[in-house]
Amino acid sequence: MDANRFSEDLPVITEVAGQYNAQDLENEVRLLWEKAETYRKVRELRKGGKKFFFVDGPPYTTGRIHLGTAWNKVIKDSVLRYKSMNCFEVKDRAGWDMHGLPIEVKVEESFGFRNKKDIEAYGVDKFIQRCKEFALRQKDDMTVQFKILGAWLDWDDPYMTLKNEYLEAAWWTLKKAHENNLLERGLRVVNWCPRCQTAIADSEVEYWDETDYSIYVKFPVIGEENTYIVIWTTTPWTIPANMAVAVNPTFQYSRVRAWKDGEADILIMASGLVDSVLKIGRYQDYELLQELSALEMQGLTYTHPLLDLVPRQKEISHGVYKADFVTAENTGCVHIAPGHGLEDYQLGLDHHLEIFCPVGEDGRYTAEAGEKYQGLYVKEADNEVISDLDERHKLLAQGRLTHRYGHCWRCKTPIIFIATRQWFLKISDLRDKMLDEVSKVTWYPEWAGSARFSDWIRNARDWCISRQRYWGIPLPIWTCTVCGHVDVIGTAAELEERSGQKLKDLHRPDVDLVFLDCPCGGKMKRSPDVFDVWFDSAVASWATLRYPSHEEEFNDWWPADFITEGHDQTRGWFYSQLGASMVSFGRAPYKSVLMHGFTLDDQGRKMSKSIGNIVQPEEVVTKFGADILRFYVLGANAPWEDLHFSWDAVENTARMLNIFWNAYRFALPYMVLDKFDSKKADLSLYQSNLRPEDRWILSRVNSLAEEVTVEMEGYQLHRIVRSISDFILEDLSRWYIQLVRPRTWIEQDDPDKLAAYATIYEVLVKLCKLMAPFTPFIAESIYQNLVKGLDEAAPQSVHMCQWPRGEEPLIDKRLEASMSLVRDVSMAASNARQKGGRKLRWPVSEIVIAPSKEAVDLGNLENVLRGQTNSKKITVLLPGQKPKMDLEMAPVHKKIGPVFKGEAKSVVDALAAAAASEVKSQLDGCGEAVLKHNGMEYKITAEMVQFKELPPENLPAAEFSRGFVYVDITLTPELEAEGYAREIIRRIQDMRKELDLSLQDQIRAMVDIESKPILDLAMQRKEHIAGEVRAADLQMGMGLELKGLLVKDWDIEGVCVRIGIDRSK
RNA sequence: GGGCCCGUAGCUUAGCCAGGUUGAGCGCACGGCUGAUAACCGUGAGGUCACGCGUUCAAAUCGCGUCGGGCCCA
Repeated sequence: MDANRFSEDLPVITEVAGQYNAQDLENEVRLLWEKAETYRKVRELRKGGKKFFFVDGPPYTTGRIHLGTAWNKVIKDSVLRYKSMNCFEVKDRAGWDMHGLPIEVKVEESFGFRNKKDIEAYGVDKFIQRCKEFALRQKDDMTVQFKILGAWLDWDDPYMTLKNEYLEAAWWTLKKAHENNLLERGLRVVNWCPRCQTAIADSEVEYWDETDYSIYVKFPVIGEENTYIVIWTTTPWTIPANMAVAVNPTFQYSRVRAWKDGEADILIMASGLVDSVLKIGRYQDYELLQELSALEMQGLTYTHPLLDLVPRQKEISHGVYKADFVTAENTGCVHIAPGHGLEDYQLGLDHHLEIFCPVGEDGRYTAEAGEKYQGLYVKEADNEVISDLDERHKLLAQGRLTHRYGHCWRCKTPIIFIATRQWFLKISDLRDKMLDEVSKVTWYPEWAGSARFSDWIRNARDWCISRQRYWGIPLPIWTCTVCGHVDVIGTAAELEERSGQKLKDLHRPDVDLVFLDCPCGGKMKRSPDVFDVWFDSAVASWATLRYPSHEEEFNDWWPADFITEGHDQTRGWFYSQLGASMVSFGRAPYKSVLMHGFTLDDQGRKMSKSIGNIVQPEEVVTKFGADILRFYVLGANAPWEDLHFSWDAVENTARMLNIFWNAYRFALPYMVLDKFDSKKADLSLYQSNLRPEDRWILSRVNSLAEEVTVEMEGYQLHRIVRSISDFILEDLSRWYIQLVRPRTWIEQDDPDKLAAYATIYEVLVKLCKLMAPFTPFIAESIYQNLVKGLDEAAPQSVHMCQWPRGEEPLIDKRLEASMSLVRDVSMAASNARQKGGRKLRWPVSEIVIAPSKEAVDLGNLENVLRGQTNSKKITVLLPGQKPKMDLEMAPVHKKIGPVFKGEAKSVVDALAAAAASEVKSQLDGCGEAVLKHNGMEYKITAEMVQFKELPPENLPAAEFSRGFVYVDITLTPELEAEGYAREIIRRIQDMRKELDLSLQDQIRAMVDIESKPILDLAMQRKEHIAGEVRAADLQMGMGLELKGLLVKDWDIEGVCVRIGIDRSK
């Protein structure tokens, strides 16, 4: 980096080559960080500082990060870098979620397995080994991808859910739940995947349309001949498990006699649905026998329609119950099978019905379903059940129906509901306490907690934590085979102590072979289940601290200061962590949560393979660079809103950072020439040489620091990006650099120039510190050159610097306001120039500022304004004053006609000939004016003439925020001379550039001007031209014979000017 | 069907919590600048602030409803 450094006493900064090339720059910085072990040193530097405990929500090890995970890590990294610069010791272990069905299914697929039997046959130990290898490999792949983004987390020592220490954290937590009486084994209806043969979480159910049967069934009412309650269902296979019928307490029901083909049935159903049901059942006619209230309905009992096939049904009495969930659809009577439905189950519990579930874990009927059905797979039993009902004249109608049906999200098998014995955490007991805890957490945005999350918790159900699978944390629950006593083991050590067996790996199947002694003398066997994978990450906040084995760390750090994840984690990680923490510690495991959005495509649609609109983060990095991706995702919108990814917007971000780069690059060549060193960089030496614009940009950068700090404290990341971008574009690039440019051309060590350098230096250094958390690469690169280049003793990395707060004494809001006024006026002036057709290169004699109401105070920025508007004089009028206007006068015929009659025409002519200003002053004076025309005199009054004020031709105007700006574009020979001189200078500079001359190269130049008057004008400024273009020798004339390295013809204001230049020896 | 969020120029968005003339960038058209130059600046065209109703002297902003999108749930 410092190859061409000057070998003077003090080190100086280096010129950087060419354009902003993010790829090269980032590669260099990555290399630097690696070689210098920067990450480790930064973290070490803050040891002992105030603690900031961040917990990484562990991504699932899918092998590929996507835009959403990239955004997520960029937010995390930015926050951590910011906190670190603010001297916090941050806890930043990366995390990986590595267990669970997704990986099992992938491994199963790779071997072509179809069900659990295949796994058992292959060997559970080997299968688990494959899953582990798979997860570890995916983790490594993803780590590389995250590192490219510049995410500084602890990648060398991440927490992994498959490690023994992590398994122990889950075990310990369950033990706490057990101690707190919150662990329960119970029969519950769960979503069940018959292929994976496990319970699956609600969140693991994927819905799409499926065509099923739609059948109407007649349940025979006891004690009434040929009378039936009519129910409807889309799952005929659940009929064998029917235990009851539900009716809505607010509905009216009807008993009707209905005829079909000469035979009559008596049917009972909701009154409003009789017509449609009978039509579907192809009944030809009916009569109403009786209206029944819901209460009367509840008096009915019925026999099961397949009594002869399902023997158990003979022992069960079937009744009618009220339930609010019954809707006025189909028949208004709902088939209840407590073993096969959530609401059914609840209703069954309420009325002490048996939870009858004659379906096994493999989705096949058990012996309880009767001989006929035993062994039949339920989704294939629908036909059988229907024809059995039909044979028994219990089928009223059958049809097909397309509706949303749930599927296992991994293997896509349609799920079924069955009642199984599972382990539960009694979360519903904790609802109120959870709500209380949620209100203590600081949420960004506020409604993420108060509305969204609280709402979710109010509906919290008990958490089914057991899964009948392999690749997961084994449930540490041992049950006595003799007395049923239950013990929960909290650690590996405890297990060893109790069993005498030491396990190298706590996963299945080894742990399955550990038996404990029960106090009753019996053998205790482990429950064969593993944890729901959501439970894994739920314990992350203490597992990441290696609790329970490292208690001290836990005491020092827990609970987390900050977590951030997408809004889907409301029901996910925000919730699971809270649940696990409540059962074990009785409080929330985090103090503040930033909820961020999802990444959608530019039309706001989900990114999906089928639409083909997926954008990979690495694609953006390759095309633009990590800093650009980072700055884009941080600034695209508010963090909690969904990000509509737009390539255009990314390109825009790239342009902005390119301008930043150019701004940085701008002063370097001059500084290098002038051997800018640490002494010259010391701003305090130039206090008396600072120009107002220097003080202004210093004030601005300090205001910016203050803004960014305030916004960062509230995680208003998008506003930070906006503030920084605005500063770079508006203040630094478009304004300050334009102002400072002439000063960099001053030769020798002029304090005015050095003050400008020191100012730019100060601003850039502060700015790159402010950007370091967000665009860490470019910030580091600039820092290395500007700061490390001058001062070996400076911190090794920008990320080791202290966060720059706005320095109060340097902030001058009045100056900032004045400058913004000057910019405003300057913009209006260039607008007016454009109207008057006067290019900026041509000086103007005067600019007049005419405020409408409030007086305008330029402070001490008049020079700035004069320079930027290229004018000789600035005049500020009092409010309401205007420069002298051209008056235009128009006759009011309606008033002149009646008074002057036949002479009216002459009066109008007289007006046209008169000077408007003269007429006006007469009217203003005495209310009358005398017009003399063709020897006649006319006396007119004010109402006979209308005046309009117009800016004179040479004084075009434009509006600015507080009034009007006028530009006097009248040319004088002096102004013209200057204009032509600048035209010529510009051309010669252009040619120097074309020859790729360096700044200090001297030239010889010849200028041949074909017009004598213009040549004369230019000659007046010959010395000036020569100086500006560094010409040791300048010839100007007519008919010169041009020679040199480069000769060009130019057209300046329609005049041919030929220029030849040559390098001077 | 329910909860939460979002809907502002052709595109991406700021402003909304705390009501007072909708502000930018991209793109388009025209002009300008020129030793940061494969950059930059100005001007112009382009808006029923999704729609409807209400509160208010005043609504993009507050309330209610409708439509569309997202996440979550049923």
